[in-house]
Amino acid sequence: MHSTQNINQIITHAETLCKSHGARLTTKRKLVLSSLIQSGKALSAYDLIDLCKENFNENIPAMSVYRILEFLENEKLVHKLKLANKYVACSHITCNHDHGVPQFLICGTCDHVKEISINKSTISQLKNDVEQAGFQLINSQLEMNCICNSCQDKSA
Amino acid sequence: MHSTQNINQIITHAETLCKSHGARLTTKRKLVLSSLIQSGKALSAYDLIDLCKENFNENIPAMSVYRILEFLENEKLVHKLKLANKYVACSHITCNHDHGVPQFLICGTCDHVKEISINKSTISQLKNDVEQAGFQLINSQLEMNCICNSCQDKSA
DNA sequence: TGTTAAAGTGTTATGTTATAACATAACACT
DNA sequence: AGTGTTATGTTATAACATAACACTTTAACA
Repeated sequence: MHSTQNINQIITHAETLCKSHGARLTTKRKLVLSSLIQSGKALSAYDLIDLCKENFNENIPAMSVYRILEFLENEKLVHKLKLANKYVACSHITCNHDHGVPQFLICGTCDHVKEISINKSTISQLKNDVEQAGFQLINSQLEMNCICNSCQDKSA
Repeated sequence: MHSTQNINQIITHAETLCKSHGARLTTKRKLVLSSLIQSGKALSAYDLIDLCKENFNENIPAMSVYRILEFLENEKLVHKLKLANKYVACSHITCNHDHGVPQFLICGTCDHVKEISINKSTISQLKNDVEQAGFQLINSQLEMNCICNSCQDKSA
């Protein structure tokens, strides 16, 4: 997915982003973020505990992992997938521009996640339908249960 | 939401539907379904345990409620909302025609759920974007976090 | 009508995800 | 050093969900 080299670069970049507005990307936060990036997929908080132990021999209690994930989410470095109760690294960490609300395709077989941008027009159509029904969208992040082509090929 | 009269009619109808292909809508299943319909909103399995106790003085263990909800889902009488880990009665129980995949608007404040149909064209656009990304939609059920107008008015 | 296989339910244990509440450590600034 | 703030540790518990196995009811039919 990413080489160690690449990950270090991404982490450095993330650190700069945090610093730019006074947030601190501490050691533990780095470990969690690194593990998540390295895995290249959606992981639960408890998966991350195991990975940090495996990769870095660090025991991070569940409570801390949840707090760290919340921090990283606020920093827009990770996204929480409510459909799967899992977390993924933002696929645009290294870009500097602002992003719209992301849409996620979650492979139910291998947990790989693809972050895509859907046509603004499609989204605004959706929003329209929602408002017709007397609701307001809080969050236009869509999460869709999918199967990726690679898993589909394997099972065929 | 529904009068007792209406609920009884709906239950009777549901029972007929089940019978038509050899499934049984047992007493406990009726109690769970009634409670869900009566509430008019999305409830967790554990909410339903409480409601069945309250409404009918019946103690239904968690395990049974989950089994019953699974049965009702297979019968297309209820839908599972993965975003909220809750369940809602299908809003079309009494129709006899087949329905497409439903889309849900979930009010994050009061848990009311609206089941809407989104333009087929919007959905097929979505599907298209997904396939472009190398994924296949397993399930085009969308669940969207919203706030309903009534809650929004209250907070204003 | 009695036997039986399947379906439904009960029961207990356990797994998984998430948060509350409170204590301590580390850091940053004076 | 003193103080405020942020991060982390620790323990307990809430909330959601399933596994495994036993017992009971139902309907089906010899």
